Amino acid sequence: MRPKKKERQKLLQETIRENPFITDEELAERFSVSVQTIRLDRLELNIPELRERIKYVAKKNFSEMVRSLPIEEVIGEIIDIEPDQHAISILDIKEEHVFSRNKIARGHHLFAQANSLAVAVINDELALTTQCNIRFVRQVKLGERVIAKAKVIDREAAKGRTTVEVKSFVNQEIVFKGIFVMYRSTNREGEQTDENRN
Amino acid sequence: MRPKKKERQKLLQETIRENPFITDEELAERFSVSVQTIRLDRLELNIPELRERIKYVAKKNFSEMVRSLPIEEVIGEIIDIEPDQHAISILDIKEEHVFSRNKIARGHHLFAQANSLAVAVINDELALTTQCNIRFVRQVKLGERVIAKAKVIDREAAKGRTTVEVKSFVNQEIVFKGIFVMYRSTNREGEQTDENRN
DNA sequence: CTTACTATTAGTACCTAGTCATAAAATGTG
DNA sequence: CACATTTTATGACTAGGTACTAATAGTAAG
Repeated sequence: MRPKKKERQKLLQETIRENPFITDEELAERFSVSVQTIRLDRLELNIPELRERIKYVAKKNFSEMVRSLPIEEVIGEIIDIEPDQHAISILDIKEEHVFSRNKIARGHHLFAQANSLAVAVINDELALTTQCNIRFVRQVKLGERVIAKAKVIDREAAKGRTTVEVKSFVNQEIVFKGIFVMYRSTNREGEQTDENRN
Repeated sequence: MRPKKKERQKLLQETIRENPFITDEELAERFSVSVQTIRLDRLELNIPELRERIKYVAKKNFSEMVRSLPIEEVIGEIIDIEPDQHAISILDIKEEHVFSRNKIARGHHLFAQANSLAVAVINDELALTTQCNIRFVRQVKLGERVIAKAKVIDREAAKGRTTVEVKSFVNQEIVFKGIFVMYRSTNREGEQTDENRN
């Protein structure tokens, strides 16, 4: 029974990885050793203490949250906007946007960028997409930068409908295009009229 | 200068909300009061101590990580699937899916559910959306459960294109419908043929 | 058998970022 | 001035550690 220590340390690492919220005392019980042994193990394996582990997990999540929260309303970063005229946003395709097996960007991210840009370009509190017709022209890969350009092409003030055309490019090359029919609430404010959506 | 306390408590709440990693001591300095005052404030406002706050953030992130990783490939939860025939998924609309100002679900989430279901129903390693025509029939609100039903309606084996119809419902009522033209790679495997996307 | 070495356990002092309870001081208001 | 509110101080205690020293058990080599 010599490989006791190495065995335990391997299990220890796994245990902590899948549950960072476990204390030394609980670990000691689980492995039937003293708390000191667990601490020596952590020291050797460079595993930080409970609080540091928790802080690490929290910070990772929090920084991700602040990264996605302010952007929440628009997917991608708006770099130019002229309300009711046109708008441009950029979206860098990262790991979280692609299929893991082939690193091709998932369609709904391109859609989300275009859709939220179409919402943003409409100078209205309550712009919602009611219809759209889109085409994914070519694949977008991990690492590419997608530039979406939205242009308002028709404003039927009467029916509260606005048509927006969005084209997305990677290095001048078109990768996505769509026509979005948007609903706008310019009549009164904050009423749920009939059918509409974003 | 009576509203000193209330004022401070308001700022305190904000400060902690946007930076949960701040200690009482730092807060005391920031507001030029004693640590004890900060603690009384936290007590009155029911704000937990630093470690509990951190733990809360960490747990939220941790559970979301394990929850979102395996599902990653499909938005929503698949509850029934018959490859190349039909599939059903459900998506519960939560805070993260809605516009904060009116609690209406953002279009791209409904799109993402439908789109990834269309991808999933195709019995192919490399299914990608090339075109689609969609309509947001009615608003979906926070708390509603969206059931998406995908049906393969046409298989042009020749051109490697498959058409999928997706209809989404909230309590029998249709909220979204779309026709997705999907590309499939049934020829050889893993080649980037021409234009396609998902 | 003794020595050397590893692994484990125990114990102490100290740390951070708190808690809770109680008391005292400072400040504001009728 | 008296009373209430607010703020500060103080002491005792907690969890979950770090860092360090010392003792013990087991085993292999000389």
